[in-house]
Amino acid sequence: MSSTEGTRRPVGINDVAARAGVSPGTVSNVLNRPERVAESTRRRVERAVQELDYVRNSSGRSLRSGRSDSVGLLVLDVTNPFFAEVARGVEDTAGEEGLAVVLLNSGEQAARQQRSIRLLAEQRAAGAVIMPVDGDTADLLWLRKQGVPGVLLDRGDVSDDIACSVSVDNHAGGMAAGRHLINLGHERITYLSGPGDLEQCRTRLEGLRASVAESGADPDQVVRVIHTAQLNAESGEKAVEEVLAGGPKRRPQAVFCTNDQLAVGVIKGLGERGLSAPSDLSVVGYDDVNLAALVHPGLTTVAQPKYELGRSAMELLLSELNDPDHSHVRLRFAPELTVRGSTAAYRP
Amino acid sequence: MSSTEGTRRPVGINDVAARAGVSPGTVSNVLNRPERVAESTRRRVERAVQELDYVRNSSGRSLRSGRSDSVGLLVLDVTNPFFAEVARGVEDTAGEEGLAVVLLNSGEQAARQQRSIRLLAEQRAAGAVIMPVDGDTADLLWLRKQGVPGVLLDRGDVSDDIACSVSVDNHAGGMAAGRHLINLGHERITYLSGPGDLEQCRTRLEGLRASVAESGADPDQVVRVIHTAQLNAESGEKAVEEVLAGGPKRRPQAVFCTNDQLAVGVIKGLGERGLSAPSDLSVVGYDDVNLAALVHPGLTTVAQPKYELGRSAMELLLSELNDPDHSHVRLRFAPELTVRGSTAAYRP
DNA sequence: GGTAGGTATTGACACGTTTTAATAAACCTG
DNA sequence: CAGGTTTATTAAAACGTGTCAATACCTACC
Repeated sequence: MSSTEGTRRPVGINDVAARAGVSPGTVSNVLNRPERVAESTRRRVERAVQELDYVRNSSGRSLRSGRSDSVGLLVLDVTNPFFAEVARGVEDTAGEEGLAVVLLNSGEQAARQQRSIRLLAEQRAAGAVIMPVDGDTADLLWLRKQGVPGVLLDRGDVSDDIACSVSVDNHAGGMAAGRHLINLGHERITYLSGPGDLEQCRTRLEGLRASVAESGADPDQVVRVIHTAQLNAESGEKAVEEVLAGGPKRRPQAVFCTNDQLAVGVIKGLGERGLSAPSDLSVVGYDDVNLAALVHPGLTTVAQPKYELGRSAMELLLSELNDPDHSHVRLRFAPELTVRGSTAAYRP
Repeated sequence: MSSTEGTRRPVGINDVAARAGVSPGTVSNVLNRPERVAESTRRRVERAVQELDYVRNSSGRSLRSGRSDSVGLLVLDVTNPFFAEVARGVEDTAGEEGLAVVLLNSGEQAARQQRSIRLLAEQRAAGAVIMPVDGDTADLLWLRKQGVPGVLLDRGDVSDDIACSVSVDNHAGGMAAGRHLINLGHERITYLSGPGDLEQCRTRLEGLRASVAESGADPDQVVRVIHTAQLNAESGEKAVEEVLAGGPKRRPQAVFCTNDQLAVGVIKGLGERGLSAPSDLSVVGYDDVNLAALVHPGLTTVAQPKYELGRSAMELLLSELNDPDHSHVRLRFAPELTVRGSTAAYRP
């Protein structure tokens, strides 16, 4: 007659203790430091755990310890395949340590970022992997003051006495793309940047300009910059209008987009106007998301180690959590140019 | 001189109370039911909160209430743009209620799903949105027994006395694709299914076969099924080999893929063999992810309301959380065929 | 047989919050 | 102004866990 009850009060460590005929403290020991407890009692406790289907309460646990067993992951937008891949890296690594990942989207809005940061503080998250909306590190510092260490994602420009960071060398990426285009003989290059001025976009542009200067040409003559509203294909498609403005004579010979989605949008936009890559215009993207290999023509792009980015960000966070006297490290990956069909030599 | 300390003990509700000269209970009231406390004291407390930069501790809160302020989202793979979009819908909606979303990937592995479910139980999550790996509802029921209600995502076949569910009519989707192909005159159709037998894939196939039967033809003659290892483009590309087996005579005239990624992979695979869609073979996808509109030719596909799926799953969960006498509802969306360039009339 | 030394277990408290029942104060009403 | 009613505040008791000093038990050694 006792099994008919719909919802019964949840079983706690005390119930297990009672069942096994030991004190709650011993049960806690079995769970957390099994070596301290004698074999026989341990088995007795483990059996009680099984029989009662006990599941431990992490609220209690983290109230006591002052630290929860989840970490935050704050990205600009999960929908962007770049972040999705990063997220998987973070989640896999966290999962191996039994940590849960709390996913937060900032949507590139500072206000939403702040809300998310606050949420993590309230949760007393063990730590956070953060891709900040802008260069303002106030939020990050505040969070750290609340006892939640953070690892910066894709922000190599921040001083490393603030936090660990994992990034990919954007300057090198920009240069790689630039050299490739210059070698192909292009002399007028448009750089399609994202909204506002994300540091990543700016640094890639600098890399591009550096590669132009290196070749002996004047960056101001060669490179033109256009900003788009968002980092998606639609924005790229729309931007084509502006890219082509000035007529066939002044039109660029190549477009370097700060993101694969933009690049794919550009290719589509060209098609709608009867033009195509690479015959009329070379197009280069950035990230090497899945999509890049699948469109026609295949997208020449600067590949970033996305999954590894997420994985190592999480690993850095873990090392900071475990190592008491930890000093921040700045980890920087090298990007790699992947040449596909969307770029070709310039034929006047 | 007090500001020099590196890490100070975190400020709690008691510190705020002391500072404001009231009892902790009153502070709690100010935070949770401001109307119960007199204007003057409320302001005093609010000031103390500001001055001390108090941030509430959700461990304590949820220990007391027995319920945390986060919800789980368990998907097969965030990397899949379909899920990413769903995730955004869930996260937006949860965020509006101040709930955090814990992201869990099962990777289609039952063991990982079980681990994730356990994690949610330990967290005493307020609820969960779950896309189960298979038809086994044991995990889900167990979670509910632990006091964590779940909403099923994309599983319309489960009895609604178990949980609410949100899905898209897969049978209708399969039929829509089938009718389209039949109207175009195709008489040999290959269905590219996912790994194992996911219910979604199976039901879409049934829809396809139903549309064939409806036209007066024999489904067994017209439809052939091939299973792929994964639901990604690479698998689609590889499957082309098998699709084309049997030579030009016996080769299908159309391929209906259970997923856009597969479809895009197929188109690519065809290209590598000197064939192309739709002139040699019509290709239909499923989901209408971003990608579908961007490849060349544009992919004809069955569109699902992804964001809305996530949003309404979360809304259903919220209504279950707030409404004490709640009865489960089964919400089913209608898919919509989006015709693009990858399908065309059959020309013998 | 007594004692030192070790091991296994316990009991009690602390973590930060919410809630409930009780108290104090103010306010009506006849 | 007594008695009743509302309003504002408080004190204390949970919630489930981890920790730590203290105790009980055992063994081995002199």
